[in-house]
Amino acid sequence: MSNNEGFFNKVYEVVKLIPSGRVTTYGAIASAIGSPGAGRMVGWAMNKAFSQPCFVPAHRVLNRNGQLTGKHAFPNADTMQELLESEGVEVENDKVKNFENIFWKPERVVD
DNA sequence: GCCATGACTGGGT
DNA sequence: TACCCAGCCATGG
Repeated sequence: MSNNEGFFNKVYEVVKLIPSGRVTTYGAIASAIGSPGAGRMVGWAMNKAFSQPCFVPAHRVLNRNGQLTGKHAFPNADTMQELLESEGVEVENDKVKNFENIFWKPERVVD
């Protein structure tokens, strides 16, 4: 289960595996699903994540710089930061503090 | 079926 | 250290 449903679905699965208070990068997810370099697609999938029936912690997905590059996809530009702070993630200037400290590496999805 | 775009990444200048 | 270019994969027109 949980695969062959499409590239986006794989992304959602990995993102949903992200523990609260932790964050990851698009490239990490892309590599986890076996499509390194498709980081752009991961971000795009996040946009559709809001259209998904299940909640996807897209706010826990940042770029390699730990910056909230996807905040614009949220209802409000501050929503992403609020969600992260709500989970104990310190955010400042649209960037996560001790990003490498809270970085969570997704496991490779079995295909 | 081809071209353009996108919440990325890494390397080079 | 900052900016630019090329590579990468998938979707939409």
